Amino acid sequence: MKRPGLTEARLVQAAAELADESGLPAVTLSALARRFDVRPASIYSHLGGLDDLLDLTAAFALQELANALAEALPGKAGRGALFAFADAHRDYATAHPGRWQAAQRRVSPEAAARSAGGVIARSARAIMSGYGLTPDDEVHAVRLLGSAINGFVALEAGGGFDHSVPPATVSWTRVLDAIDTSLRNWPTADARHPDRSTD
Amino acid sequence: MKRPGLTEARLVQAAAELADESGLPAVTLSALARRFDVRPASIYSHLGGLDDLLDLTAAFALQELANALAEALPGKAGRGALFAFADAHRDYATAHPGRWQAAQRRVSPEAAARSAGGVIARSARAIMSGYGLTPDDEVHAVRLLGSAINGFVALEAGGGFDHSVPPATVSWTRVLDAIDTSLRNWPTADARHPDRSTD
DNA sequence: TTTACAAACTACAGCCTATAGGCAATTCGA
DNA sequence: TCGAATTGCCTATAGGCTGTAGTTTGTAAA
Repeated sequence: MKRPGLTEARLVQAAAELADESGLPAVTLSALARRFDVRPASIYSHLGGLDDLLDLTAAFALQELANALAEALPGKAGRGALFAFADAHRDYATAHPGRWQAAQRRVSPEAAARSAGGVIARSARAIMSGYGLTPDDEVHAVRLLGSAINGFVALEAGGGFDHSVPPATVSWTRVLDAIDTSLRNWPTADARHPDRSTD
Repeated sequence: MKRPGLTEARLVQAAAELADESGLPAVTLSALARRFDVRPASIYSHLGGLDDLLDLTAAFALQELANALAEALPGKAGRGALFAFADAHRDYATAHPGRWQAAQRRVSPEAAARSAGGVIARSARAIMSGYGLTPDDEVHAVRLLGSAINGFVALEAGGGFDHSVPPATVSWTRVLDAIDTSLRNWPTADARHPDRSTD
């Protein structure tokens, strides 16, 4: 009787593929066991359980995304870097919807620090440094960018843009342009709402 | 033997409360049955099943949010309306995290048209009309605002801002200010990247 | 009071996670 | 090289979930 040769890495890889093919909720230990032609209980020799698997899958996806950024960003700054950063995210979410969903998983602070999330955050911060903001404003700007990217991708994937024209891709560019504009004209804390006439 | 008196409305209300107390995944027909001291099968007399319950809960939450907007928006325009719209969303998500989660549920186009989602979208559109954009650009701007709000709220709820300073609330105001700025300086399609020096 | 509908019930099937304990394939030490 | 320890995968089982079928019982209308 042959051994199927389960390992944590192969299980996580298979979970990522399964998530992309059938959605994150389809990632179950039972489905994974079927894929390896093994009994569900066998998986517990390699993983702590379903939660553990999903944590590992999230970390795996974040690492892949960080790798994509490492390819896309070098040599770029300012608007070019902004677009490359955002496009890398959206492209990854489009190519790997299940992994993207997995990466949204809330994870413990320690796990977050260990994961590639920190690398990604630092990339975003580095992009902002090209816009001449104060350190505090860089944080806010990173959060603006992160919010817009995550929100846009989530709404697009959820079909939120399907019933209005134009298609989402057109808006994507315009949204990033708008963010670029706001970064170039960043409102300082003490000089907000330059025109109260529309309040 | 008394009848518990289940109705669709009471079940949806209870599901919303359960979601806020224990998270959306805790919303199960079994948990709901326990809450009404009834057998799980009894619920099928009033609902089509779990999917149906979650759809109804999403619609319920969207309606509550639309009501909050109807209270918050009248008499406001421009930056004031922008902040009121965004704050209503974030306040609702904070006060009712489970319902907010439920409202993120992907829903059929017909259900979306029937739900309060359309009302909310029209509110956003109306706010944009105060910024003097072209109709096309209004759509893009609505999508920017929606993405930023959804993304920020999701990241905040997921703890994404917990391990950097300053606290999320500070960034919230600055992010909205930045969006207001970009709406006042909206980049036209043919006059983008006015300063290529940072590309 | 009888009847009939509707709201609950019991019973069950199927899928999921997870634990306990057993057997066998591989690996390691002598 | 051979026996023993380890580890990978097994069976068995418990318990939670959704959903269906068929049955009883409350209640309101005839």
